[in-house]
Amino acid sequence: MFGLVDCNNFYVSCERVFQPRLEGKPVVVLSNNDGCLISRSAEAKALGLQMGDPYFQVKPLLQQHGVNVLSSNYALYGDMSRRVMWYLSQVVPAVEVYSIDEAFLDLSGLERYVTPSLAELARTLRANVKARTGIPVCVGVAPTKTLAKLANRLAKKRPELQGVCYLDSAARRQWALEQVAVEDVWGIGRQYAQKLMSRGILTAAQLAGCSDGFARQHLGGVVGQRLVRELRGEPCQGLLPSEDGSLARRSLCCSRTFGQPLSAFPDVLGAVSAFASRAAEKLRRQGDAAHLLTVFLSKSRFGLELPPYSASTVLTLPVATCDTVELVRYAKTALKRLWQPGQRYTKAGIVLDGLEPAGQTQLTLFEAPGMSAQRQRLLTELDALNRRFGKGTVQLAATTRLPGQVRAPWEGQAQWRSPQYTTRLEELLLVR
DNA sequence: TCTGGGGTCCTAGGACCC
DNA sequence: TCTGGGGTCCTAGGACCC
Repeated sequence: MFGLVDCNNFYVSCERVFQPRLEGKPVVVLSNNDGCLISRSAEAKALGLQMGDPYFQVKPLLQQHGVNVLSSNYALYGDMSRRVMWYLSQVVPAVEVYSIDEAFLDLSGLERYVTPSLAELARTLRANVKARTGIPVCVGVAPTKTLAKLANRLAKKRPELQGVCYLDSAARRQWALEQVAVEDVWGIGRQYAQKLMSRGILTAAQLAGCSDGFARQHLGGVVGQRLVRELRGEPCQGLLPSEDGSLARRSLCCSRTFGQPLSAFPDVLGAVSAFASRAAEKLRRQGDAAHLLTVFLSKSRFGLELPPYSASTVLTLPVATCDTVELVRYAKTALKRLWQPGQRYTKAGIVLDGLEPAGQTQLTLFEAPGMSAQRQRLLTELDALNRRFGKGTVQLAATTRLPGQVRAPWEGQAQWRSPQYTTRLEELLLVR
């Protein structure tokens, strides 16, 4: 049996923990650059606001209804997420942190120890997460991950279930499958949903009735086959191993839409250097080194410009590295290759692939193994300072703002950012 | 000049997820 | 004027090898 714990409207819930006056009111959280809506309270959803709506388009509606608007505060959400996940890992033997606001639980074998059923365990988890962190969650329990997702969805949508849905019998599973539209099944996106609906497959129950051959042919090969089997109750995916609560990534990325379009090389270089530097930090935190570095540059997807609006270039590094200085240098080389004068670039990013544990780096003929001890000390120190005093406290000259600049040219707006209540001493919540 | 099968590895692109 | 960021996995096709 698998459980899925999903936090309701996670970013809004995090904000409400520290600003109780937002309780019961419509609230939305905006993406980077205050661009789109990425989290909505139930009250905001009721106004018809959709996930991903551009802020500038819905601004009149937000004002008309007095909706509380917040910029995103990832330091806060990341910290709250760790608290929720830590609690779960204390109670359940195996937890897979699936995203910032969701975790799969392996509940197999636990039936014997909880009375009267796993539903009771789910209710306990739900109550305790709320009591300990202030975050409301829903829990779905079922024989496969795909069915646990489906159960969770019902737990959220049906108030009478009180946040918990346990699909313990074949009859219950069949009922659940009939309640859910095919486009709401985990793994069915826009394209597949359209294809399925044009063939008269409208519900999860109908999809579960499809043959393996059909699934393979129309839903992306083995992935689709696995999906359909899981809907029928046959487990095809286990829990992914995660070390100290977070998954070891196979690739990692740091990218950002600029505050405004950029056409000057030094401005874009500043951005790309900052992203490379940030990516190197993430790499070191998971103890890896990268073999492949990709830089990409994008122009606006909107308006009259025709594709391709994005271009990328990949460098194969002679030696896998996690050294900020080297990665920034390679990124500059890649950017030069890609650069076309006179363009209005709106976004850039760095992707690191081909990850391997750091320290296993092969020797090259004229180099010491991996990094010099001195460089290693420097980077360790840099990470420690940035962890302690906040991101960007110490950085390479290439990534910094010029004296007198409030923001780098590529940085955007975050007009309504809440304080980092839990991760910065100066911003702790004061109770008087 | 004609003729073949079977692998691997890499890249680009597409689909999906939160 | 203003439209997020960070991932995963799979397939197809080309280059190359024996």
